[in-house]
Amino acid sequence: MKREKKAEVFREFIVREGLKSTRQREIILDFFLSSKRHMSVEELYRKLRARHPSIGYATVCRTLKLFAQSGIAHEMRFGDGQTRYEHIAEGEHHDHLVCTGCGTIAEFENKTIEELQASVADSHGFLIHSHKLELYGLCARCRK
Amino acid sequence: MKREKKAEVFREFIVREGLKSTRQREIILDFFLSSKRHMSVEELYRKLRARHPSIGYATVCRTLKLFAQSGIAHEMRFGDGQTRYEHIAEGEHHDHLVCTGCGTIAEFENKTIEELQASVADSHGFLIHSHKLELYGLCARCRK
DNA sequence: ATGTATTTTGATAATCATTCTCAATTAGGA
DNA sequence: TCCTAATTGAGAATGATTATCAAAATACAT
Repeated sequence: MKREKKAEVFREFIVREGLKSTRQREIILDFFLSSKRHMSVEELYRKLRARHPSIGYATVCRTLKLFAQSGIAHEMRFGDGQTRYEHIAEGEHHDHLVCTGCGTIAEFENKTIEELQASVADSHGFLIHSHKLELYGLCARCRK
Repeated sequence: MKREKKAEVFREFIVREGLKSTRQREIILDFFLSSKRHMSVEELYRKLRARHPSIGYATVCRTLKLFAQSGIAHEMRFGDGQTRYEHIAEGEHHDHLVCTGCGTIAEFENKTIEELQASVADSHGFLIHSHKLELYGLCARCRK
């Protein structure tokens, strides 16, 4: 259900913006939505290449950017030089636990932290648009 | 006091690591510690260039990295492609409010948020090494 | 279905901050 | 002072992303 919904949202975005629905965009959308949540451009490109060797890297980059614009994906940079995208439904938000050992990314959500963030922003007169919270360390497996 | 202490920490680091104290490193250290907290490599380089035109960009990059390694500075990337460094004393930590309008960076600290982060990490079996919390939005001035 | 204006694509070049290379210079201990 | 290893500056290299542009594909009106 979720997945088809996201595809729908993207297709509506395409129409609304006067863009065109193309074979490549559909293929990338399909791969993206059926992949694990956190994919780097490079990873997705390699995966795609196996089945669709003619799709160019630039197209993958462009299309992922469109996903972000349409609201079905979120662009992330963890500081390793790679841009990652995760697919999210509107309104969803979560933060990340990044393992510096194996690169695993876990997600979490904490309502109280979000509230505290809002109040911090408030006390500084800031109008928050988005936030990023990342915890770096070793996951349970890498600690051993 | 703070400033001389940081310089001292860096000089000790240089000795401890078997590195050498050079004219360039002292100059950059001096500029860095007397600058505003959040400086991009480019900004610092330009500032430096006015008085010391012979110092190369690569040297500034390398030296700032050393500051980070020595513990007197912290490397930050806010996603605009620029690497920034802020000088910090050991143990100090704070998070950032980044204005997407004018680029101003404000700092804050919130003990409760830190505690909640620790408990989140704990419940996932993570051993936290560091964290990054950034709130993006419009500052009081840009809201108007 | 066909034409047409517009968008999209793929390949390649360009970008841009940072890092690397390397010969020349410099620091610091013997 | 001498010697060895580290450091420097200039320019080349890197690497992910973005821009360019001719060719191909799409949407829509005819």
